[in-house]
Amino acid sequence: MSIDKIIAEAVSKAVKALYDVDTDPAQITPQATRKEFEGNLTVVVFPWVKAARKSPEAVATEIGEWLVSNEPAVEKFNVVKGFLNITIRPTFWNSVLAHIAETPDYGRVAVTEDSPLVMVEYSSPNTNKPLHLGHVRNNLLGYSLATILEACGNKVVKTNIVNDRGIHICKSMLAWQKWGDGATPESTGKKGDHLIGDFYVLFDKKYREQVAELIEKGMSEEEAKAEAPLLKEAREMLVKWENKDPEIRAMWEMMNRWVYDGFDKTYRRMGVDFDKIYYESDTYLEGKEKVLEGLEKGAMYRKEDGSVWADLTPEGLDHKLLLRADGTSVYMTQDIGTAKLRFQDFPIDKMIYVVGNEQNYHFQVLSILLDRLGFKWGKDLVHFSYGMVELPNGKMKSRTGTVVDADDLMDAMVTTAREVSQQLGKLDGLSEKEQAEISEMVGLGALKYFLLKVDPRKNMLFNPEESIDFNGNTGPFIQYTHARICSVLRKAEEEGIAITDYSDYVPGEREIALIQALADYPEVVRKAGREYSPALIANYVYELVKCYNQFYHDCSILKETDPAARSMRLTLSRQTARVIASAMGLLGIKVPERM
RNA sequence: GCCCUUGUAGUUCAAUGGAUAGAACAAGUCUCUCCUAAAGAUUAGAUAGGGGUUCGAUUCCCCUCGGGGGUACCA
Repeated sequence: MSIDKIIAEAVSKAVKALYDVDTDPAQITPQATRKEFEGNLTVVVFPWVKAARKSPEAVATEIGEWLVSNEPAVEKFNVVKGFLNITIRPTFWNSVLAHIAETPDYGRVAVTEDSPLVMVEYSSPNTNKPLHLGHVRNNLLGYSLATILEACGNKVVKTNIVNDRGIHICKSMLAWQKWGDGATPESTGKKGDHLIGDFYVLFDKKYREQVAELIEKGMSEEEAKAEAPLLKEAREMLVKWENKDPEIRAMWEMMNRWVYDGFDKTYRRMGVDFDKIYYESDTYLEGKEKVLEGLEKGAMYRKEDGSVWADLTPEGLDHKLLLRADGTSVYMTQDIGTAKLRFQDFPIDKMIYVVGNEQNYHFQVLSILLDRLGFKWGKDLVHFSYGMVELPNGKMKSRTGTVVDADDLMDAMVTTAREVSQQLGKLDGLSEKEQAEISEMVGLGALKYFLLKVDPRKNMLFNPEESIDFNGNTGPFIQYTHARICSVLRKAEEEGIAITDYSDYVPGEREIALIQALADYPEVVRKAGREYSPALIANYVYELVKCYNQFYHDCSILKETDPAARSMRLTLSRQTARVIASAMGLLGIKVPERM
């Protein structure tokens, strides 16, 4: 049992004994005592002041006295206003550390047959352009969230819905057909997703030229945009695609394969993966069926022009279009279709969509519609709504060319990591393979940590030149600490230092603070799962690492001559490294053994 | 207009309603004959404004002023 729980239960008993008040121990959350006061844990006693009919100081003192006489873990206490500062018996911390060391999968809850099944959808790329910084945040959040939920004892299925059809794909295809001259990834040496993205940009360029011409001839802007021949051609292509025209379908399949090959490389390097991928070309027709089913059941209605709508005014929203008059699907319809297929494939208990906050309204509506259509998890679906990544000059826009490409970004990070490492001489004497591996870990670690340490719901600023650092609250700082611990442990092994009994050792301030931080880990993981926040893990591991560095600075480990102290510090180091690796693993960040 | 969201040091970020609002970067000053100085120590610097609830408010409620997003046939 954790020390927090021991204290919470003891306080609960104390309050019952002293004031005959029933308090759920879960409601009592001792916090780490501020460093300017003496003590390890602090309990706020204001909640019982009324029932006790005494001053906060008196209540705190009475509870403190009760604890010292009745709870063996408590050594002493002091009171500051309504704050009861509790000092744990120093040797008790040794047993806390030993317990951590003996716990397999420390911090994780085992997944069993009865565990709920959570499906996490993330990434959701379009097949007409490569992944950019926004996708990077999405991918890292989605992957990390899935990993955290698994650590919290859920069965997790990671999924991706690829938007592989629609007018935007036709634009790339048309541009390739017109001006591509048979270009392939092989012939150009370009990654497939970048090649297709280039044609999408080319289409847009030519299209705007046409629009400008038409405006010059006297058309209004709106009219020109709709009447441009290129757009009409793209629309025709979409109709052909929907009619399964063999030539168009063959081109579509070929070009999509190029894109998927490119995506796969990006995903692999980023370290994210999926258990099941859905394609909108498979799901968009399913949605239509489901909507028509809902129409029969009276959950939707049809307008005179033949379009199908849902009336959401009972829920305080508007009317929502689900099928156009010509019978074609809209975005919402496709999400319903995807939900249908997913539910056929998996016994989903909870569905989490990792999608940007610009779609809050969409998911509010989707939740209502899925519920109406009989999906048991529809009502409680989670829209993991994350904020946008902004650049110093504003929002990312593919049209203005202010997009940060995912592949370029990873390249730049790894290159910088290697340069910095070389300047510091950290890579001296290592093989080229090791140098490359470490640079990859450090560069991506910096990027991932930077994006994950921020509260996911908030918009964040990314400055390519200045944002990424390797000092301070960064991934490499944490990785470095891990590497340093590994170095100590290696040397201990080389010197044949054995771990002996340390239960009677009296740990110092630094050591206690570190054990306390390690003891917090399981609760942090659970909280991160409850609140869907990888940032909590990031902030925790940073605090832990700072704590370790202070300990490392003040306490000798290998040079310590007292075997009990040395054993305790080595164990402490080993467990810290273990928790760092585990916590960083929940963020999808690897930690090196040397750097 | 309406709806959602956000406002904390020069900058980027923290803070289940709890103590004197924490870090990092940038600026200044210390510490490597010592287990990896990508480190540690230290100085200066912030809750947009106004009300309310509370023993206690960055946190909850209301108003004002700024960001960002959405708003029915784009995804």
